[in-house]
Amino acid sequence: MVTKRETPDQTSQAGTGAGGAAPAGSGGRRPRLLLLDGHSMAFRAFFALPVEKFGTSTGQSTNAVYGFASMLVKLLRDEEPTHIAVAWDLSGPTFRHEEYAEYKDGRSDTPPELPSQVPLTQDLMRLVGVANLSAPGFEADDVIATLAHQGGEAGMEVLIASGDRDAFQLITDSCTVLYPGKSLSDLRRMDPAAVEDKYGVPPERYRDLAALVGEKADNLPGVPGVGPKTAAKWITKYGSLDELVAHADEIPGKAGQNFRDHLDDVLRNQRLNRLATDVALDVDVRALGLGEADRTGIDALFDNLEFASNLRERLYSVIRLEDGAETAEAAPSEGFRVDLTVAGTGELASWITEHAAPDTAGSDTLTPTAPAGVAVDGTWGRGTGRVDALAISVPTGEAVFVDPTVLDPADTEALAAFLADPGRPKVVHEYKGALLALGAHGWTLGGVVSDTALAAYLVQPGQRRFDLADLCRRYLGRELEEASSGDQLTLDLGDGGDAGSGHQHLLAVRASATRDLFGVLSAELDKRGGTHLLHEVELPLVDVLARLERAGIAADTEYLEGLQGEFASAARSAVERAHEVVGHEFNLGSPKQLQQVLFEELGLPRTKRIKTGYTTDADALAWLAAQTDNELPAVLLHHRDQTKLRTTVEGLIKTVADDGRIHTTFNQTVAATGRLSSTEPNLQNIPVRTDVGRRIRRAFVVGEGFDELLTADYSQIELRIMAHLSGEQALIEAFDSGYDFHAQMAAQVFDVEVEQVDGEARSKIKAMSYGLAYGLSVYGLSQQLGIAPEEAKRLMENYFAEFGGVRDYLDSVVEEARRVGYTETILGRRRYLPDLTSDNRQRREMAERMALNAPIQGSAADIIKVAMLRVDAALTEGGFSSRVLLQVHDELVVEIAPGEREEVENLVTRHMGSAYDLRVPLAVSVGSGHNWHDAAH
DNA sequence: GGAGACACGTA
DNA sequence: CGTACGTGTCTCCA
Repeated sequence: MVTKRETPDQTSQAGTGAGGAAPAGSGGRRPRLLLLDGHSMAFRAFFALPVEKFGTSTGQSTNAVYGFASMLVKLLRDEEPTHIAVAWDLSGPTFRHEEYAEYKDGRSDTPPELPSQVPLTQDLMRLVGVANLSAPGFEADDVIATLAHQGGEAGMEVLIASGDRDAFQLITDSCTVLYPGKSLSDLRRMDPAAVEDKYGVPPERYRDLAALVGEKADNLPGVPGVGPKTAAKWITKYGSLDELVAHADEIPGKAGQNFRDHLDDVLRNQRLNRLATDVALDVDVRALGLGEADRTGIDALFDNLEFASNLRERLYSVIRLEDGAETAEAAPSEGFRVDLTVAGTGELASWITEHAAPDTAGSDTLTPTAPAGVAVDGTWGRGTGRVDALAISVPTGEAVFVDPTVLDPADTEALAAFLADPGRPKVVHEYKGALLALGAHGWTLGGVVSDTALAAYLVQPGQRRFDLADLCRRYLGRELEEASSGDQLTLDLGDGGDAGSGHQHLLAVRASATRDLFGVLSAELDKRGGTHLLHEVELPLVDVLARLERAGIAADTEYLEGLQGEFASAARSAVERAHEVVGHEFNLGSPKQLQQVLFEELGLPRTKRIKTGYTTDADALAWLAAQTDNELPAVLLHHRDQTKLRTTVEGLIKTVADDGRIHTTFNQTVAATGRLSSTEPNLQNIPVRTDVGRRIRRAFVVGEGFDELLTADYSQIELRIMAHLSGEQALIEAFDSGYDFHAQMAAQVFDVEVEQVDGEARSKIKAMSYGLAYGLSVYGLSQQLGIAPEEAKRLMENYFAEFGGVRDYLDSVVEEARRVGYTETILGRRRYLPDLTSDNRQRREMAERMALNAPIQGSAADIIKVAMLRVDAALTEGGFSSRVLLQVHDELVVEIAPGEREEVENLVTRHMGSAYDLRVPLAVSVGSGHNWHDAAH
């Protein structure tokens, strides 16, 4: 059975928040004046939206502008004012300060991200056609009071949007205050009845009440112990504050005494909270009609602020554009709208024929710029997955929900053909997951022109999350979940029931949202020069990574269990020994208890300070071991080593799949520099530096049907990139010479022959060279080498005396990044670093180090990604059975099929070495063996 | 049960 | 007071 339905436009369902009063109708002839208190509403907008979620890639916060704009849209739409203005405070003193110098003193600090948003908001108002008004010596409130007064006299209905309660005194039968509640969309209509209801006094007595109660935000103290309730009671009894003062002697009790004692304050408050209605303004209220909007200007501003097109469309639908044509109603295409077909048995094939034709002729075909959105519901990970359902959304807005269990053979065939067809362009969110899930059912996915997660990553690689809901919020200004949750299914689907059908709809919405995001993200990425990277590198890499994960790497479980036992027993002995030395039991795994034992019980010298006391890290323990005769630090170090190894091994054992292999997951959208990361388990941090640690690598073995493992890694790739990018001739020559690079460098710094360079000198220069790419400081270098800071400083000076081009390059990278807001790799991968202009030194310097490192680490990531693509393609084209299993940043691990070693070794070396043309050779070293350890070279 | 701190493995 | 990651453990808090 096939059922169609349509999701109602989400935004048009938004309530008016009118608090019981009817929203303003549109039929009235009477002119309606809307006055906004700029600062007060910007302040509210700021706190209504999380500042950390609204900002441009260059660090400009935008939450207040966004909130203000959406509030304006709502007001224009719901209230339909004929006249409008925004009043702003000026920075100078006002007549209230003349009367009371402490006015507004001690006001809680404005958040630092707000002030810069005020001029932006004013720009927006101007572009929209709304007058920005202010008057020297007066507050925005006074401007509003004056205009409200004039408007009233001109027979206008007046609306005031303000978060300042002083405005309540202006309320009359024809003047209403819209007072913000908890959220931005919640504006409460304060009319005379509402004021009376809330405060117990009519609006014209509100000033009296406020004078008694005081206003903390304005530094106007009232009568101690008198709140709104008491104040209202008094005012009601005597009729007004003036009468109350006249009868001050009669007020009983403590409150009465307080009133008499603070009479001056109260009278001052009353004078100060009176809003001026006679401010001289150079515009007449009748001239405040909504002006013509500057569409180009708004577009430019919104582009700069990186606002989603959604808000833009909403705004355009309620303002007057230059061509004079008022956009009548909000476009019904807003929100998520899907014409959903739930495919029953035997119905999918025809739907696909009808709606998802290949990119040939005809109008309803899919094209690379108007692809289908495909959403897969299921699970994936560890090299496999499962499809529970999928949905396809096509550019016409129609969508189909597919339950794979109800398909007949013709449906299955049509679906498989559609999914695999490179001629029917598709966009997917998390392409690799879809590949793994579909792959487990024998399906494949072709013609994927974009992955919205990858595109968003390339746009802003520093972001933490790229889930569909996040992207919808960020780039479309829509809530993904709400689109379905508020939507009740009314039609009988016959085969699912309500729970199932809500889910069907949600999946279709996801497919549709993916398509919408595709448009926005493609444009954004294009602007940032990342389109090439997406199409030529990241997107093709998805398929390669999916196959890496699917392949996994064979593990020798018995061997791992042997290691586990060994490490575990060594750790246990260390625990016993430690308890013996100390004289009582304690938890060696607890840094807290360790500190207690080391520094308090044993009174050992203090180490470096950390938040919770003194560090017990390996450096510190080694230092302690050298400082004292006490055996404990060494025992602890040994214990740490062994437990670390034990947990590493345990983690690996847990992840061995039924096929005897470990299938990691490579994440392509995590590392801000462009690297991959590996999880569950992390196979990119398997020990290699120590002999014991290296033994773990023996557990990664060649799989059945293959001959051996081959590892191929780039030698000093980051330093080579530094040589390339800096153009420093001395570095280039050192690499070209083909001799030991670090020894060459050391020879030059210390001015000796290469043969005379000793191990110590070489390792110092090696540390220096590598440290450079991380923004190493003199102090850091001295720490690492265990030398005096003076010596480290000398070393650095001598280094730069020889290789000044490197320093010039590093300086210029930071300078350029600060200017444009981002760094770039050799393939144009950008990293945005707004903190480069931070006032906070720590943040700024951190950003500077990131800026130094990002092009180097990121370019290395670019190169090995290209290499992976070429190696993979060459293996496929050459008909080899050998396959790449792992990538460890500068290394590839390949499983060699029988008889293919020599050819594959050649192929891998060649393609890795030529992945990118640097000014220095890209040296690759290879090795092979039965396991990962023995394959090292 | 989740968050944060600490510690430590890799490139 | 050196970049980029992921994981395990302990501890504290709800």
